[in-house]
Amino acid sequence: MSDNEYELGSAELDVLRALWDGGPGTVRDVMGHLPARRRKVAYTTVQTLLNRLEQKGYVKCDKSDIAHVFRAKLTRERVQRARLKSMIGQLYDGAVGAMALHLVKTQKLSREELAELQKLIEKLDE
Amino acid sequence: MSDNEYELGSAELDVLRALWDGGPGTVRDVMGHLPARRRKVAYTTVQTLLNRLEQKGYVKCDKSDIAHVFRAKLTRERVQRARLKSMIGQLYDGAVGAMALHLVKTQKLSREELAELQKLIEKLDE
DNA sequence: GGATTTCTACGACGCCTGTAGGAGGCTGGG
DNA sequence: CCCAGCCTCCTACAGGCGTCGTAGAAATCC
Repeated sequence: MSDNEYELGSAELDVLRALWDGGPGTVRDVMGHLPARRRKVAYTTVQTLLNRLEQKGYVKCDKSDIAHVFRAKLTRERVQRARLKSMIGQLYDGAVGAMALHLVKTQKLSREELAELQKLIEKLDE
Repeated sequence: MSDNEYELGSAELDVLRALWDGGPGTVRDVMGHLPARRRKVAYTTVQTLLNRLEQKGYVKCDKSDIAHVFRAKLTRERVQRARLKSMIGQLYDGAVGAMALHLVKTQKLSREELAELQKLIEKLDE
């Protein structure tokens, strides 16, 4: 069940992010919200990506206006969860704890982030 | 450095994992150490994957024997780190803390894992 | 020593993905 | 009324990846 992989290429993911960040919008809107670091791509490229995402069922498209309006169906949350899970399986032998430790150990967290994490753990610990 | 993406397909990653788990070995050895849940693949498929990994510089191949012996050059650690980082950038807007929180919140950790995490955080907090 | 197994080398194929070009339709400004 | 823009649709293409098949050499087994 829900070994659902949410297969997304990196360009597709960027487009989804544009929808998450900028809200529903037309092809042009989305193009405007693409991550800044991304190489400029053609209008039709974005269009193709949006259409493919629609075919996969990850975005919904309202065609009532001339310029179609796309909206993300798949939430960031879901992708995050799926990716985490898949990564845990692939790189940590399914050991969530190992990943958490590794994350905290190797990527630098600020003092505030650490504190917040700690608070969360305490809360979970009852 | 190490904006390096370590591009690996999922089959390639499985092969790498076999090398990590089973140590250096021949094509046949690797085939025997592939993750159990993976669909059976042909001998030559594994061979191809190993060769491609070698071309990418991720494994080293000792050809002095008839049956070549492959060994991972890229460590699990490095891949883990790179993937974490890339995921933080792509799905959490670069916010490590958000990812850590999310991880602890959505994937279930055992009491022991939580305790260990907590210990780590305390240690880091000085 | 011929048959069988085991390797490597090489080529192939189909699918997915990133990227884009061109054709053709509606629209608003002169 | 015609042109410049903007939009969608369709098509294409190259590179990566997963998956093998076959050919030919080397070792192994009666």
